[in-house]
Amino acid sequence: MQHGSGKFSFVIPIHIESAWQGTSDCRNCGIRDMVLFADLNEQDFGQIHTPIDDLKYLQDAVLFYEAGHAQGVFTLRKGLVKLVRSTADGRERIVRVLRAGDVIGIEALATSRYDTEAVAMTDISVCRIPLSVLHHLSVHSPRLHTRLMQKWQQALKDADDWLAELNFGTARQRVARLALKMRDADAPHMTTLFARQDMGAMLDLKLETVSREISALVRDGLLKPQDKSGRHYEIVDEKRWFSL
Amino acid sequence: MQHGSGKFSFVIPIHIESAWQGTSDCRNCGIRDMVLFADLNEQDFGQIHTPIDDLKYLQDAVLFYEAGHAQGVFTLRKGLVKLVRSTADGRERIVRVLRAGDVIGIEALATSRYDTEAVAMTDISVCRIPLSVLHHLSVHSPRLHTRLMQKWQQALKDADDWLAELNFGTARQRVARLALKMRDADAPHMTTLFARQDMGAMLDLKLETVSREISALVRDGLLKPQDKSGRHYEIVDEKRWFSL
DNA sequence: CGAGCGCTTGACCGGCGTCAACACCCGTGG
DNA sequence: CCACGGGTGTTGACGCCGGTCAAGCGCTCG
Repeated sequence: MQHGSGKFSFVIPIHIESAWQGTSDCRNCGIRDMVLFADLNEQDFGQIHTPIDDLKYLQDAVLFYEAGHAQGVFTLRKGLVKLVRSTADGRERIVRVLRAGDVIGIEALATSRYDTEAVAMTDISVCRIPLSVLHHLSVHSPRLHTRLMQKWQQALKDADDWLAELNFGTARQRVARLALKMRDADAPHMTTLFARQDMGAMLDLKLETVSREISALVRDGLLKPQDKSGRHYEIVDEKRWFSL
Repeated sequence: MQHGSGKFSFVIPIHIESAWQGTSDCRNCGIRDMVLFADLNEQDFGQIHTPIDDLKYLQDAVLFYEAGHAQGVFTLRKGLVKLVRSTADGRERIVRVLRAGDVIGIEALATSRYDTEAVAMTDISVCRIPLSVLHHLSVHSPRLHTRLMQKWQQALKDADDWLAELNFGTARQRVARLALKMRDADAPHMTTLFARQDMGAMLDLKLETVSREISALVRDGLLKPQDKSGRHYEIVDEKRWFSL
């Protein structure tokens, strides 16, 4: 944990894991076309009577816990969030990773409880939308209603993707598919990996196996490390990846 | 395949895989309290202008294909349906099994396309609800709207459950958890398993491994076969199951 | 400079995949 | 009636992939 463990004795008493950045100006949101409020019109915005908070969390901060009571739903503006479940035998399983534009804790809309734990994998920036706002708008704004359906569908598809793509086949195949899945949006031949332990929890592999397979991919000339952090790699000779 | 391969030269020309049973009388549906239309009132029903078909499919019939264009969404009234995805390397992965009351193909509401293939694991009975009906009612009936949210949430939770519970740990643990998950609703100490190949596609195991683990559970006195079909078992000494 | 953490690598072993033989059920046809 | 064949489930022998345990390396931070 490289953040979040400093000395707090001198800081103002905000919530320990998050920092309030102000009330969001959703109309001018930089990523508005990706998110829930994409299609809202002036009339829709007029119906929002509870402020939408703009929050920042540090890496490793917990947004909410499994089975926790929900205050609201989050929109991820920047960074990465992992959804974690603890299994019957106490180990941690990462069921999905969310990126900018994704909704965190959408399940709270139906039950007011979260079904997973959400943890920041990087420093992140989120909007917290109160449940009351979404309940109201989803009935009174067909625009939001349609967007919400799309977000549900996307979440479900992502969940099935993680199961069908990433948790199937040999260790080599799993690591390779994760590397491809985590390509940078703006530089498709680059990819950003995670801590080996986290990758293990995503792929159902031990961290040593993940490490070995990454090393093997590098040795085979399919991956080229960009630095010594073990996180940034270039994807080489893309054609050969399909035959894994 | 024990059904669906007979001689059809003499039957009436219905769709080969399904048999139309008439138009549903949703108000008097036997499982109405479990399904999408649970809370609809007389006014809501009055807004349904397209008939809801009541259909039966034989075992192994395909309700729809992955990426297929969607006519409607199904409610499962009776039987079991598996959702299947084909992986990059051509193998089949079962991502979930749906039971009575579940919605089949809910993703079509957002995209008019199905994200998985749906196959009947038993003879089944379903209602087909046209997309237009749901699009209309989800806006004009808050009752349906709420129910729909619950169905989305349930689907997402099921997806995460399959990933976190069933695709984690040793072969023994996976088979055991599947057996527990597939307990009969009305007789909790009984459970109904599937073809070994299907179980393998659910748990990411080879059918031989599944077979061996079931045999081991029987040998250890945790499972008792009820017949020679290999499908029906009694769950014995439930306390001991938790330490697997 | 040393402590601690994350990543890598090696040696060893066990669990699961592979390939194969066999039992059993059932429908078909001689 | 039994013979036959295909489909499904079980069991065995064997080998390899991935888990386990341990050592060592490089980075960051105190």
